[in-house]
Amino acid sequence: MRDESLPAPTAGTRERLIGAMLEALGTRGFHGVGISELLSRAQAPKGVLYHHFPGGKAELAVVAIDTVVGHITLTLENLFSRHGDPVQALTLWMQDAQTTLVGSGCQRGCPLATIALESTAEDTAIREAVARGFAAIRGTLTGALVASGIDAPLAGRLASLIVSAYEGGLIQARVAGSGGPLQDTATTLLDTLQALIPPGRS
Amino acid sequence: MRDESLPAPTAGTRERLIGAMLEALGTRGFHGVGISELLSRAQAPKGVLYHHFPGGKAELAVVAIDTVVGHITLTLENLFSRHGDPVQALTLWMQDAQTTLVGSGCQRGCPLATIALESTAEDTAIREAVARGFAAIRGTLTGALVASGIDAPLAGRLASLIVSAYEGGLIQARVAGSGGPLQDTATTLLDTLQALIPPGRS
DNA sequence: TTGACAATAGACCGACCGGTCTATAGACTC
DNA sequence: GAGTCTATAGACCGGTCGGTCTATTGTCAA
Repeated sequence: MRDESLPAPTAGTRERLIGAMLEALGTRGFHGVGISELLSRAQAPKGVLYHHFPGGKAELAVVAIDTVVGHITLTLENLFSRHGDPVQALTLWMQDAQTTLVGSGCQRGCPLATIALESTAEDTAIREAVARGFAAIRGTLTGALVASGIDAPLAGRLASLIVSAYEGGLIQARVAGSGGPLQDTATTLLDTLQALIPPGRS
Repeated sequence: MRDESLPAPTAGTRERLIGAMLEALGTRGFHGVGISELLSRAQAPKGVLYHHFPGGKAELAVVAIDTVVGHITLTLENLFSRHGDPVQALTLWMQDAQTTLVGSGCQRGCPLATIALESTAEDTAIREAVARGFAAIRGTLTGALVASGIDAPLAGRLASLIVSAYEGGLIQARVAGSGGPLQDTATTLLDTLQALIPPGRS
């Protein structure tokens, strides 16, 4: 899987800026990174940021959030359509998260979680984007679980738990400097999930 | 339960500073709050911060993290010792988190998670404090689960999942502006946990 | 060639950042 | 009362922050 948050240097300036913001959100957070660092990472001068994103840093963040949510839901839908068993699909998803995290030296986590926690209710646009994003991911998960025979209310609650486990596992793993907590979280979650799937639906 | 992050104004200056930092970490994050805001919230002049915490903002954060971890593990141990059934104890814990979150208008989450995501590997002291904190909480949970008859390796993995669910649920609930996702996460987790406890140990 | 417009480029700005420094006030010892 | 040490108080500083502004360049149409 290509690393979508570090586009090839041939990508458009706008895309490089989005990539730099995603990289920053995944490693340091919105307030932890400055405009100048963003620009140098994207190899772009200052004027171009406000040309593409008149709303400045915050607008760039919103676009970055929408972009990454699109990637995540697309990835999930692909996994669910390729594997009839949703537990298998989720296993692969969690493994991918684990691989990405460890591959970055436990530096890069989920861009959504960080800005979610940094934002306040006053940062309306950012909050709405993150809320929309989590809801979309839960929706995708719920749909796949319902399709595999779990009744809708339970599927919705399980979707919340899956997202929680994913984000919480990443938090613990990052600060621990080891994939262990994420691994533990994922296997325990997937085991219990397996027990809930009605058999013989494939 | 008293709100330990907003000490009475009679508390010592040092304690007020710690409280202000915890409040900030739970709502805005380490980089999202400035020294001056911290000081005005703690009703303290600047010099006093560097008198009590020569290492500045970062040292204050480390002490704040250690403090809140102490509170959390103490609360958990009290719950576990008062209720033989660990699932019941955890239910109360999750309910308390839910109440606190909603009571703050979904503004205040867990101080640990935010600074965990904002910190990088270079922020050694902060990272170590957060890692220590999560490990301590997992340790407390593991101990209680083992005491109720779950074998140690599984108990350890469950502890990771419980912490993940707690943090992930808080993230989703905060940005959603509703306790729903946390509630969903908690009930689903606790249901599956209940099924794992060997019966008749009480 | 010229005009129009999007994109690039970076100098520049006021505000605020975290942090240092000196001065003072209070408490306790001798 | 003098001496000492902790705690309080806030002026002050250089650096960086996010953002604005004025060119300049590239591109395509007429």
